Amino acid sequence: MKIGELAERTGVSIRSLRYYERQGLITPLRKANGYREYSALAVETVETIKLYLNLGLSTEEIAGFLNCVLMKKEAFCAEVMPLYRSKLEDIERQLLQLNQIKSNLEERIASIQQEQKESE
Amino acid sequence: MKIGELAERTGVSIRSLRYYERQGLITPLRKANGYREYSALAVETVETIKLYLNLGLSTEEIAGFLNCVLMKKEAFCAEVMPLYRSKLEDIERQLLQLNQIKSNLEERIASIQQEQKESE
DNA sequence: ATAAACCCTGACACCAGTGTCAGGGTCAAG
DNA sequence: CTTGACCCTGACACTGGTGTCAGGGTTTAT
Repeated sequence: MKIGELAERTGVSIRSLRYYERQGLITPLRKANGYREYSALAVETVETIKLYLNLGLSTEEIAGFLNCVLMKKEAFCAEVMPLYRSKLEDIERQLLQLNQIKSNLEERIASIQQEQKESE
Repeated sequence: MKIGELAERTGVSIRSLRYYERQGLITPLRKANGYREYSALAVETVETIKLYLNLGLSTEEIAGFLNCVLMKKEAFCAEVMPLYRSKLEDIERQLLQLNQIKSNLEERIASIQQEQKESE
């Protein structure tokens, strides 16, 4: 199938499909005219990529284990666990930060409201 | 005071001070030799900028009300509240997303551990 | 044979604040 | 008068996935 059809089927833009290719995530064959030719498996591959991107992994990180998980089950790709764990730590750090900012904002909002009430 | 001293006193890099100036956040005088000359108040101004940046506001947003809060109390600058509220909404959206990603990661980690246990 | 609908590559833009380098002026102490 | 510590501007890089445009080739159906 050609790139337009793959884009349609997966909901991923043509632009992104070409980007994934440049990042080494998917390597279609080429027709004599230079057009990319994707196998039927490409749909699954792209869905897998989407899934990992949604977990907050970068294309570079995904490249490190994609071949493995496409062949075996995720549980048997040694690269995956440490990545998940460190990503989880990242997330938790970000959550802490965001929650900190959130309380600061809430405090300021409350104190502004307080001052306005007092000045009435 | 010159820019190096202000940087030292506030802990903000010279590079960033010049950036804030370009964003319209602070406008030092110029000496005959072209050097920036900051008043003593500049320290407070920069501290105020830092505070708002830490609340997740952009320099552009800060520019919209900085003059006001430097003159009056924050509570009397009408621009501030709506900005705080919309920033708070942003934060809450991000928290939702991060928490979603976090649970997905945790689920996958748990399921990998489960599969590994079963295959022993 | 022509037009519409595809496909190709390469490149700039975005976000936003900071680091850093190049190339050059100024000032103060020795 | 020289040296070192400052200061100036302008510009590129980075992050990372995506949009979009330019400029050009191919295919398919009429």
